[in-house]
Amino acid sequence: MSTEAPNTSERPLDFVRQIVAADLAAGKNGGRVKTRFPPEPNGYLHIGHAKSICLNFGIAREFGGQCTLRFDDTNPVTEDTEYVESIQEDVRWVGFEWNDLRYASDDFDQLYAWAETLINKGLAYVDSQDVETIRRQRGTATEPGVESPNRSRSVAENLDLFRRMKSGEFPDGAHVLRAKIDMADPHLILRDPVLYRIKHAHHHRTGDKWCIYPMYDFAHGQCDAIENVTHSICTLEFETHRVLYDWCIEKLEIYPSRQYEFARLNLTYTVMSKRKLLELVKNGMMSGWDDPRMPTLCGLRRRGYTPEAIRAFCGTIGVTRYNGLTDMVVLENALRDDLNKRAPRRMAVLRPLKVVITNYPEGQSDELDAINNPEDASAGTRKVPFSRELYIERDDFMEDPPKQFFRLAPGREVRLRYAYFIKCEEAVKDEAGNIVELRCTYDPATRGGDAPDGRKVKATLHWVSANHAIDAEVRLYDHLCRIEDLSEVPETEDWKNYLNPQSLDTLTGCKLEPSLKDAEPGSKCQFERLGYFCVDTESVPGKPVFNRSVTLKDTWAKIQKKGG
RNA sequence: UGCCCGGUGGUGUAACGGUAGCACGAAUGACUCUGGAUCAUUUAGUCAAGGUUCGAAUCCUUGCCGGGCAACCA
Repeated sequence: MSTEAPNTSERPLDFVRQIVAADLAAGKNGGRVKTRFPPEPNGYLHIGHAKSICLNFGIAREFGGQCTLRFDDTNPVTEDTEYVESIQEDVRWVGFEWNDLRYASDDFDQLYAWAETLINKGLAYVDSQDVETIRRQRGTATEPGVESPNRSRSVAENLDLFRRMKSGEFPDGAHVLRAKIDMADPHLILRDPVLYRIKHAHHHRTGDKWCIYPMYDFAHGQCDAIENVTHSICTLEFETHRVLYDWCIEKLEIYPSRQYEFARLNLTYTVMSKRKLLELVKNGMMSGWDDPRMPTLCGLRRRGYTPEAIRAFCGTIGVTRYNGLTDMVVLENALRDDLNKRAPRRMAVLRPLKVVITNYPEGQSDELDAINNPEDASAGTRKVPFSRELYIERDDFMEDPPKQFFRLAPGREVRLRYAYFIKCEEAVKDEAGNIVELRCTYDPATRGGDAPDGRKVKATLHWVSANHAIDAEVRLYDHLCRIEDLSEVPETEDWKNYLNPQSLDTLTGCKLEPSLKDAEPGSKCQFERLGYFCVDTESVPGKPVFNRSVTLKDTWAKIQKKGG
């Protein structure tokens, strides 16, 4: 990996990078920097993981170090190769490549040997009590725990029992290996924590070789040591584990990686817990892990997010030890910001209202020049067909408009983008009083969109030619949750009650300009005045499906909202 | 009630004993063939009280508020 300047003048270093920079300056670790990104393969990665990915891989890249992708696969019952594969895909998609790909399970032999080391040192023992008893004996925040009657077993007996645990002599739960620390320690984690448990379960990598598996606390720091990780960066909930992390390093006399904790990402109007996301997928409330409403990386990808936007977002939210709640608009803004510069503009009418240009000759059509991206001259222009019958957005017409509405209304003139000024002469209604068609006239002198006499219009509308348009399905997405902060829902209540019932709005019969006919799944564009859209993975030729990635900022919507 | 960690405008962050700054949001205006983008202006903050100091967001004490820890999960 090449070295990037970690501090490009304007952006100050976050506290983790400050520590890394200081360690480097002090000559620690022989000038070496090594981090790791350690997901458990029991679910798909989400935007919160992207924060960790950008931190760990980013530090390695910026400081000329290395970063390992390590699967924390110490619990075979929840883990699966499906997740292992998706995680690799997602890390690469975010834009990083690992120096090594490892698994905690690669180290099971060494971990086992270290467990025996602890036993031999009189620092671990086999406990044969059941879960409930061990839990009761742990004590509480205010009362010390009670020592297990098995705590004084001899080294020989412990070794014998532990070896028999390994060889499969006992059923699940019969015994457990515990560290012998202090049942009265004010740190609950130090009250003889469990190091190994019996699980007769098939492991996605080691198969049936093992029936005992190490706990997180007896694996993570040791794997760090084996890999010579210098800075082991994790989230705040592992803060209280650090004393145990350091205890293992000291007693085992292994490479002293240092653990640093930062606050995980919380976002408004969504859910960031793997358990809850899995629940949504399992019970069919989402179409899958990649449902575009999900905050998963594959969901965001399908929704139309770019890796550039994800990385920019991770850069703006910073890294601290304060557990806050970041506004979803920050993420959305990162996407707009990226796509504004890059996405080609197209015209699409989502809720079509037919417009007949009464003074335009029947059977005639024309081609007009449209700019592909006003932010990027090199994107060039394209032709869009014009004819007597068009569609405009229903929302762009009001029969009896309020003062602030400057779009089309009876007797009013507006511009059709890149085409002509048109004036509404009549709104045709059905028996029920619904407006079914607009009859308008156009001014041939305004071809291209400018009036030679210099007269102005207050609005420019997007439109498509009825006969040339292609039909499409367009899926509009809104927040996954109805409330900002899901953590405020009490445990006694089902959090799923707070899902947004309007998170998906599927529109059919949408009309797209013909240049969109061959758009490939994943390709992105801006539908002018509406938002950024991408072609969905389910889209097929002849039956296109578009996802709305994010809307454009909408001043009119804001005015309407304020007006009640 | 034990231990650990936090608390800077509405939100996210910077300032590392020396002028509280930035981004997003909000508001206003300019410009505009996207009510987009862009540009300009404005808005609003150090949890509280003591202490140390010439000087405190920063150091100390106490309090208040928030989060985490009592899985054979990670």
